[in-house]
Amino acid sequence: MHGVNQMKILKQAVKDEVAAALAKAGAEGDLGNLLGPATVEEHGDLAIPCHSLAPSLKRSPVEIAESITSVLSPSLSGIAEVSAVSGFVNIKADSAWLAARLSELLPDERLGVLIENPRVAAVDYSSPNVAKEMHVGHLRSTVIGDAIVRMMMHKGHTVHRENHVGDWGTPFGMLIEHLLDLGEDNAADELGMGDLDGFYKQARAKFNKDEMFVERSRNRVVMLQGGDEETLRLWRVLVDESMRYFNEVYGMLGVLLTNDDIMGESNYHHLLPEVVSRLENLEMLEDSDGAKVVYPGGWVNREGDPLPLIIQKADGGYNYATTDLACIIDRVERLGCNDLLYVVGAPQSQHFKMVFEVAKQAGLIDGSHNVNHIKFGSVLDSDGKILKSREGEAIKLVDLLNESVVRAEQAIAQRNPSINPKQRADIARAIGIGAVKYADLSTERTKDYIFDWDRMLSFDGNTSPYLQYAHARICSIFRRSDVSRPLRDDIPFIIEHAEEALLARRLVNFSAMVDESLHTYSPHRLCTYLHSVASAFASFYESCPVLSTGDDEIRMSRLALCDLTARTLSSGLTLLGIDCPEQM
RNA sequence: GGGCGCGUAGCAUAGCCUGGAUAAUGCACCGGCCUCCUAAGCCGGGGACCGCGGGUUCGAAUCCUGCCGCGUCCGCCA
Repeated sequence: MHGVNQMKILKQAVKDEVAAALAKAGAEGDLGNLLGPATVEEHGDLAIPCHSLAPSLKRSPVEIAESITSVLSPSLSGIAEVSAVSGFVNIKADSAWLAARLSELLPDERLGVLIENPRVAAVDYSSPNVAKEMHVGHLRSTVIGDAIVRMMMHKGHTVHRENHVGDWGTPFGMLIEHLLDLGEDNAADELGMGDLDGFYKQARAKFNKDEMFVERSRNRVVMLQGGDEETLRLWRVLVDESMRYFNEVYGMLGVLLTNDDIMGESNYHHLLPEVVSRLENLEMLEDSDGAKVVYPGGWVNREGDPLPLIIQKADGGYNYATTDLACIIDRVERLGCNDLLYVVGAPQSQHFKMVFEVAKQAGLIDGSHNVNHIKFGSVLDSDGKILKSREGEAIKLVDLLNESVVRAEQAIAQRNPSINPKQRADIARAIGIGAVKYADLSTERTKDYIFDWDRMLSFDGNTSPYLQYAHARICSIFRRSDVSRPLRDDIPFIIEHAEEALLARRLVNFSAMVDESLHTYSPHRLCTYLHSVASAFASFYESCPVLSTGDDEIRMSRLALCDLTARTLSSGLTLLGIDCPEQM
């Protein structure tokens, strides 16, 4: 399978010999990418297609492949088997080499994953709005962002989690006035109980029909921005109660975000005039009906006129582009970030492109900074529409998570009735939450994906329950064995059966797949890989008895394979932010 | 109108960056496998003109280009 079996370590191990064999065959020029993953797994792990060499060597691809094979085959003895098939040289790792790699992984807590040159990164994700409900849109940002953070940290980077909470702006006049109308204690109770939607809607409803209320709201915004102490205190009540609720959701989801990671819009308030003055000094600002704007160039509106980024409105207020630029200043100059990552929905693509362009033009960032909008698609229902509740409203994230846990619990009760209620609840949480997160992480993030309970909670296919089940089965084997984990470091691997070999070649790829998943900011690649491991394990499990094998050495070798498989699955799931119970 | 993205079996998705052999996986469908470590599983089978047309190439799902369809964004909301 292309993608999960790239065998980068094998490539590393054979590349010099391959280059020598190619040279001996007379091939010249840039041959660096000729050696690649085999596309047909039965043929081998790596392949050299020889067709492009035919013109210069004036021989047929079949002949070339055969002559390369005759040179390569002896020189790769003990590493891989080499064969020529219809113009391809196929290279297949042999059992001894695989066994040697597994022996290296067995004592390695990191399973081959290396520490990289450390970078400093800010990952901007989750970003709910104060006094507004969290919905499925926040789910993707939170879950994908968290997985990327975990992978980066595991690779040794310094990561600033930046929860860019919407805690500032004109709606807060209205929200504070509504807070006063309700009475502080009542309002705090309501917010604290998680009824954020109700609170916001009541405020919005009054704002839409009550002129006095509109007037009060406007005045309140002015007081808020002017730093009036009592207003700020009330504002803080809204923020604190909302955050208390958000933290509950984060706890439920099992993400890393805490109060320490909150960097709401209000935190950048002091930098907004700074943004304006810097752009002004660079003479980048232009006047547009009294507003200060910058034209990054390259974008036009409906009429074909250049599209500006609005930095300061005619009334003196600031826009979100200004805050985003202020963030860049803060993250680059205060935090010293090399990586600025924004896990935000794809619809904001143009906005970020424009902001990044302006930041570059203003010298806020340069070529040394990796600035990346990690965009993601929408969550759709089975009709291909944006997922909404029956009433046509955004679905509350908590409701969705609760339903998933309930569904998981029902499935467990049905299939494993003997398990005690406390354990069942814990396992249900791991499975239910894991299923939602995995469903989100396992599809290519830039595409929309269709939300489907039955599929994500299925124990078949590319789902977290399937991976968790494979892990639980292995734990069960160890419970029945007289061997305790961690295992001895020096257990020899015996790779004889095809199922053992397939599992081995998957396990050996773990670190390369983690790297690839991170470097493309694509958690789904790690998911696809983990599924291939679990699937290879399931085949192994069927055809290679572990505990009931007569031969002690084979038994230990298979236990070690089980151990590596379990550790690979649990490490991989941990990197994705998903729990991995020992029983199901 | 312009920008960006998407289009792969009945359904849902990988593969596209970095071109290679018979396009992979799961669901659904058909047929097998539990006196044996969790059958929540495994093995086998049928099912795809990779949206359509050009181009580049020895070779295109993959790169380029035109078209069609869908989504999304396009100046004072974030």
